[in-house]
Amino acid sequence: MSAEESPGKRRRGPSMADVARLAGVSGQTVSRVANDRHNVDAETRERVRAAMNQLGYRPNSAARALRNGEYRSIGVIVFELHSFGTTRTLDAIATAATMRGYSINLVPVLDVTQSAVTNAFGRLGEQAVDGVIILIEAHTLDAAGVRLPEGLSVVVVDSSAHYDYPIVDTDQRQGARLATEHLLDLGHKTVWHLGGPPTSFAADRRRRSWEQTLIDHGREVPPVYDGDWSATSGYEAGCRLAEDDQVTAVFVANDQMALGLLRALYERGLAVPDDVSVVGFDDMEEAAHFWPPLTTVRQTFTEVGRQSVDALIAEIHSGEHHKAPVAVPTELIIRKSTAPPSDRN
Amino acid sequence: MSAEESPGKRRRGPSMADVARLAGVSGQTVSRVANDRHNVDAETRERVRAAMNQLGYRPNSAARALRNGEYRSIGVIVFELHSFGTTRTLDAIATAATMRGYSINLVPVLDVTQSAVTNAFGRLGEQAVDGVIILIEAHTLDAAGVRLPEGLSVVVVDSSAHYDYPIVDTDQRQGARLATEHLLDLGHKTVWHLGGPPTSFAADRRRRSWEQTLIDHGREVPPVYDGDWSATSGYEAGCRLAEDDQVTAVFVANDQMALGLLRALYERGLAVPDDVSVVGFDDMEEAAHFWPPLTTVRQTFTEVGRQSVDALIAEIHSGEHHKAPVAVPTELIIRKSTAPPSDRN
DNA sequence: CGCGCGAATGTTGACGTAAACATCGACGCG
DNA sequence: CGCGTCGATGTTTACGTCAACATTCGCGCG
Repeated sequence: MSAEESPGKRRRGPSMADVARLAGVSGQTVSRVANDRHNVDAETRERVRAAMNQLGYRPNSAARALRNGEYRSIGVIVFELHSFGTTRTLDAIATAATMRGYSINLVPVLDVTQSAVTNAFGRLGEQAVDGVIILIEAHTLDAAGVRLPEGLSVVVVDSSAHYDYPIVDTDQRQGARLATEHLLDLGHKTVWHLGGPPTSFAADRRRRSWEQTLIDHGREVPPVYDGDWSATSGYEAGCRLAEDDQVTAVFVANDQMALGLLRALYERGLAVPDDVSVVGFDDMEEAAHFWPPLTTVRQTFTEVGRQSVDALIAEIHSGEHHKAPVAVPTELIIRKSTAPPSDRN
Repeated sequence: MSAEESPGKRRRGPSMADVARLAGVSGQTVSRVANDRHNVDAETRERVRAAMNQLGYRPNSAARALRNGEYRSIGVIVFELHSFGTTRTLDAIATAATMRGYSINLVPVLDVTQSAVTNAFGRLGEQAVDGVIILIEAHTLDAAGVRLPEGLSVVVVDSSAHYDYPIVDTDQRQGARLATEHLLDLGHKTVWHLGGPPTSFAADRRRRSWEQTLIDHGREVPPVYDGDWSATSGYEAGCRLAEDDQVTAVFVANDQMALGLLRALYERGLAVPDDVSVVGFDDMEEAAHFWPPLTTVRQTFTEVGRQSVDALIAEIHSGEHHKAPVAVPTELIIRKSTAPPSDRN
């Protein structure tokens, strides 16, 4: 730090008053220039701009927020950034919010204990945000019995109608049907399912839609194997699945578990897709490079992010939420991990 | 929204004054209770607490920030959350910051054009943050010629001594040496390298350390293949690598590219590790489930996040930065993708 | 008994901004 | 020429919090 700086205490930046003094105008005029009001003389405006640059003036957002009663900031509650979907959605939300002139306040829930969740929401109440997007699997909230601070707009990204907040999410139902029907169309008698954790509404939706699709087509519904989204859990479930030589087609609830499944099958000497066809969900970048490249259901996270931000901002401004859930459609990406069944044994 | 609420305009939350009135004390006493000062009578404290709960009082962080001249908030500049490392580091930073009582303001750079970067930093100036952690590959900054707002504390997470800010990062040098020596120890004559993009200092460090290690052991330094961290770029480089039957061992600059490489080798009928040994970098969860499970260099992102937050907070409070870069050590995780060379052809 | 000290509580003001209102001068029109 | 209007600018004030200073009261001690 340079010598001119008084040590220890950081000096505050220049305020409107400083700029006003230098430009020889009143503070209010500076405010008008900063906010691009039209009723300022062109010459005056220039003078003020020059003074701002010279001093390196930056509006103080705390003062502005205090004055306006609005932070132009959105809180995003996440549990952890380990899952591909959460990460991607967060990215999309951040982008959308930025374009709409809002900044993002990331609020991590440190662990799933009730106190940690309650704690995160408590912090949120003190946070400078106008609204909140919740990216946590909703059952977790349920379990914690959290009450959100009142008077705060909320949007939940999950496939549950349980909450009294607007919901935005991928159309899990349609995606799961797409995957299941693809396998049936290839000629498989039925389709096994490796599902996500029971705490997740998204996982629940995918499972139910898979089941319904089988029923609609008059097929048998095999027992479900459960994972927790991780490749490791997929591997473990895969080891059990591989023992059953009835299995010719599996719909996996996400790509990471599908990877684990592929490994399990491979280790058992089962070929994909010759012995078993596999479909994932998400279409993470890596999926195209799994061995074999994975057929999967692509989610458009960008759209989910955009829609949640839009819904939240609308709610912030109107003060009331439109309840109709938004479902963003998916797309089936067919690669090499699916093929018609061939006799095995 | 319930009927009692006046429509359209959202009411502000209760303030200290409201609590004070209800509890029959002065605002200052409420402030003392809110901040856990000791000099408040136990009975009074209880009365104030009760009033707070009844009204659902939340301190207004904007007013607090304005008053105290401190936001207790950290800005994190990210380019995109596509790379595993960035995501993980962000997660760790968020966790560390939360534990230290700071909140996280996520500032995405929408694209790599100069204007977008400059723009992001401009926004940052108006953001309510005490300091900034930069998670962008530093060359990108370079190219944009960005000047950070003055009087803002900054920590850069990257392996460059170029900038005049404190640096925290994984010890790339040590990690790359670990990987390279592991392959040499197995008996490989030399080690090929599939590097990251030239814009990344981290990639640069890994490449140089790999090269130096080979030189130290008196080995030949083969030409470098470059990727951009993505599995796809790893696949493309892999296709070219596979043509050269001299190649028996490859050190890849990250796991995602390694996945692409594995696929390329597999498609060409080359077995890993029998024909070619592969080592990655990062140790993403999935790496253990690649086929074969990937030997890789594990980064402790948690530590990187913690250290950057600590460094930043220290800088915020002292007003001056200690320049000594922090290098967080790595660990070699040996799995199935590496083995001694066997004659091929 | 009175003095002083410290603990509990109250009062005032300032942080930086911007809405609301006030002022001032130029200009058009009857 | 006087009045009204409108555009440019200045003045006041409040947003919610908390440090600093003021006040009050009880208690110990000489």
